[in-house]
Amino acid sequence: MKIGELAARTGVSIRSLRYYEQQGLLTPARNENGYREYSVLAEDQVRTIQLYLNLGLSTEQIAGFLHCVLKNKEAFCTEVFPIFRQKIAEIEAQIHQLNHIKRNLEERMQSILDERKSEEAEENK
Amino acid sequence: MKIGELAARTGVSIRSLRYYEQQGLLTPARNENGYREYSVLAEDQVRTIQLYLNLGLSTEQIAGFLHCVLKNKEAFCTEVFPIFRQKIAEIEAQIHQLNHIKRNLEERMQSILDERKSEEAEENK
DNA sequence: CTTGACCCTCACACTAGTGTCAGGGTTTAC
DNA sequence: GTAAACCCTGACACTAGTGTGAGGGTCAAG
Repeated sequence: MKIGELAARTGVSIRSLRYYEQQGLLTPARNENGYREYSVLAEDQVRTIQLYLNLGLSTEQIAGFLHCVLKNKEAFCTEVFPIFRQKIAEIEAQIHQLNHIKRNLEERMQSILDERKSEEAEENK
Repeated sequence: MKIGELAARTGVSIRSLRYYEQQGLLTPARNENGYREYSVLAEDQVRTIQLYLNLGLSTEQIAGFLHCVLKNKEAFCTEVFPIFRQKIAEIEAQIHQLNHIKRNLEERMQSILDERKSEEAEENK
């Protein structure tokens, strides 16, 4: 199938399909006229790519194990586990950082409220 | 004082000081030779800018209330409170999203472990 | 044989703050 | 008078995936 059909089937933009190819995630054949020709397997492949992108992995990371998970069960690919572990660690660090900022913001908001309250008290004296 | 001294005093790079000026956060005078000349107040001003940047606010948001908080107590500036509230909401949304991804990753890791365990059981049969 | 719907490559834009370099002027101290 | 240490502006790079547009080829239906 051609790129437009694959885009329609998967919901992924043509632009993104070409980008995935550039990143080594897809390797369609080429027709004589230069058009990309995708096998039926490509549809699954694109969905798999999307799945991992939605888990926050980069195209580079996905490229590292995509061949394996397409051929075998995910559990069989030893590359996957440490990447998941690392990603979780990154996410936890980000959440930690965000919580830190959030607490600071909440403290400041509370200070503002307290300040205003005492202003009012001052006025009503 | 000149820009190098302000950078040394505050720990903020010269590049950043010039960027803050471009964003309307700092407005140093100019000497006859074109050099920026900062008042002593600029040091506090830069620290205040850094404080809000570290809370995750953009230079544009900071520009919206910086004049006020430099002149008054933060609690007096009505622009600040809704920005804090909005920022907290954004952070909560991000945390939510990150937790969602994290749960997916953890589930997948667990599946992998389960899968491997049953493989082993298969082998030891 | 033309129109419209495809396809191709190349390249810039976007976020937002910072680093870094080029090319050039000023000032200070030796 | 020259070298070192400042300062200036302007511009590109970075992240990472996607949108968008230019300029142009291909193909099928009318």
